[in-house]
Amino acid sequence: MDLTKALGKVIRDRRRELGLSQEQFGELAGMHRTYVGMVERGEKNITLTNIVKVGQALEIPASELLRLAEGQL
Amino acid sequence: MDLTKALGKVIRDRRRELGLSQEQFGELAGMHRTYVGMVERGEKNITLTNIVKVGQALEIPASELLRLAEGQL
DNA sequence: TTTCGATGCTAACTATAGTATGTAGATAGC
DNA sequence: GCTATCTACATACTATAGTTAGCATCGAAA
Repeated sequence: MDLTKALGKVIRDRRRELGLSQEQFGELAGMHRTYVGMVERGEKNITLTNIVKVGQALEIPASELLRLAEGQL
Repeated sequence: MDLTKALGKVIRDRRRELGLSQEQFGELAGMHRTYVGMVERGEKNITLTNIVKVGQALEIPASELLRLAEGQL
């Protein structure tokens, strides 16, 4: 599993913990619902600014998101 | 200072610690020297895969790169 | 002061990240 | 059975990340 997929899993798990649909989460983070799905499936090579946006919506710092993702490899 | 610039500073400092020029570092990380300069100056919104590449060349995990960058905000 | 390695910067280009629409399948509740 | 919601997926588009060449500048060493 590469880091992109691992990060997607971290995001999905945390989003579900918060009880949010992809659409609700996308609205919160300022991105389209289909893009959220792609990121969660590890199909997109997300940029730093978007990692930060996702982290803010999930209330997890960007560095911690990556740390959790690295922990799954 | 935004996280993009902060990350650039972290990368530059660490690259100099290793005694590498931008060109040497670019070769090591598999990216062009001008792009390295842009990232170090915070002019580029780097993607996850490139954060990882940079981290590998600097021998610092991606999550730690971000943690160091966040610490400078 | 000349030379040289390193870096900044611009301008173009190519590749791809990110946006958006529509459709289909799955699941849960009525 | 239906109906709602959620999500996967294909597709096309737009924005921008990433590449590259060329030239200017700067500092250090000869």
